[in-house]
Amino acid sequence: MKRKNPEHLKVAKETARATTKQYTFFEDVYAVVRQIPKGRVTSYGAIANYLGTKLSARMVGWAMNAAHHAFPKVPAHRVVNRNGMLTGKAHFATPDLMQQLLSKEKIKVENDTVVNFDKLFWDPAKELQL
DNA sequence: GCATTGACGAAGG
DNA sequence: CCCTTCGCCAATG
Repeated sequence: MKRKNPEHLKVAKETARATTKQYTFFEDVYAVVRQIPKGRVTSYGAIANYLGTKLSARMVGWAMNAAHHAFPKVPAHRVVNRNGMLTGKAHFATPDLMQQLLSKEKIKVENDTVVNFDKLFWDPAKELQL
């Protein structure tokens, strides 16, 4: 991925898309992720399901990719795959950052997987009850 | 404009 | 039970 242009330009580009209502998907994902309670986690599929596109969990991941330069900060570290595995950790500033952030929220991580994932799991479709 | 690629997930072998 | 394939859809080459 060649970042020939400043990242903020890319941000503006994607923000423009969302603003023009062409793609609200990204913003929706951010909105949901930002509502994840501290110390809880959710999965890409759960978010996708909440947004009504449960068959497109991959897009959630893609949105997260763009979430890096989103504002306010998106707690992407609280989003893992359905196994509770920190598959996205490689996309953070440092591979350890994701686990570090989770640890600060009392979330135990062993072997790149969230411990007690079932208990910590936060399903927006249920918890948010929309 | 077609082919490839995902921070996923479910299904099939 | 491990591994492969397929679907999903936007982005990128």
